[in-house]
Amino acid sequence: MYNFNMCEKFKNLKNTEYDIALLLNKKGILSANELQEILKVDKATIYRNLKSLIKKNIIRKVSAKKSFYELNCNIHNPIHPHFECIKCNKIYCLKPLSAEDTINISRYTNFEIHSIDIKIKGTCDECKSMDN
Amino acid sequence: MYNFNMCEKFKNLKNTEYDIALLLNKKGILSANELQEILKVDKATIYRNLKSLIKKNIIRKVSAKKSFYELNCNIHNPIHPHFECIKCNKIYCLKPLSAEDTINISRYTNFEIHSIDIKIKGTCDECKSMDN
DNA sequence: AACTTATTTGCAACTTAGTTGCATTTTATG
DNA sequence: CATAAAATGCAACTAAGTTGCAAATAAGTT
Repeated sequence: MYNFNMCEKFKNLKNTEYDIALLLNKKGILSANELQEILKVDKATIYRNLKSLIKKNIIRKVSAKKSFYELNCNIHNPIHPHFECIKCNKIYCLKPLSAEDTINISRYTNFEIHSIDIKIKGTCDECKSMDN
Repeated sequence: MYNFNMCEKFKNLKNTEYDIALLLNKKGILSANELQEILKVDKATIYRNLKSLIKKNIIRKVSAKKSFYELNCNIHNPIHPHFECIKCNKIYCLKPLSAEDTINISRYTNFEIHSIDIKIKGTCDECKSMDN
């Protein structure tokens, strides 16, 4: 996956922050609960560190049926749309938005843009094959 | 705004469902709390009816810092992206996605698509003018 | 109209995500 | 080593949303 060690931003992280970043790097996208189950620390610690990482611009939150978190790292992990399965609620990361599409979408507002979140909802192949 | 009466779907709605649809038609987009404050019914009633309206495909949920709900009615209110202000958390409805952009975005997945949610985050003019 | 059945509602209790205050532990610094 | 700063755990809390159940409304039948 992405080359975690190349990311300068992680150098100054400590303890839980670093563990979270490491896990998100390995797994791609996780919920606060999943992080807590793996790291076995208090949920307050998880949420405090998630908030801090978001503030430092190292991770971003993906709002779906529940919230997920993923790295916001570098060219190895640029902003990308997500697919949310309406059957199993699983989140799939899609390939990054092209420059053209990014520009096109950004034209829908004149406000100052900070980020563009695209979520495609539908049924994933796995769930579709289970239908009758 | 949209011509509410033209929408066949609303004919069979009753009580709270109808009130909610009417309000969303008038106000555009509202949270569950805002609906409850205006309609003065129990929140269980609000959520049950919101769920039912979503199932009937009459409204859709817009997930932001908190959830909002808007009509999913007809050609007068096609699917459109939203702008979420990261300062005041207000939601602005943007002009509908063009057919071209819809097709372009839909190409990012091969899964069966049900809907496309685009949320642009940033700072709205009102909040920007309050900055120093 | 009277009776029965189905639908809608309010209420209270609950779940789950996320937050906050505070005391304790851990880490950093002189 | 002593002290200050930062990170953690714990418990209590908030806010959104859900659920079971009993009471109230509405709809259907004779």
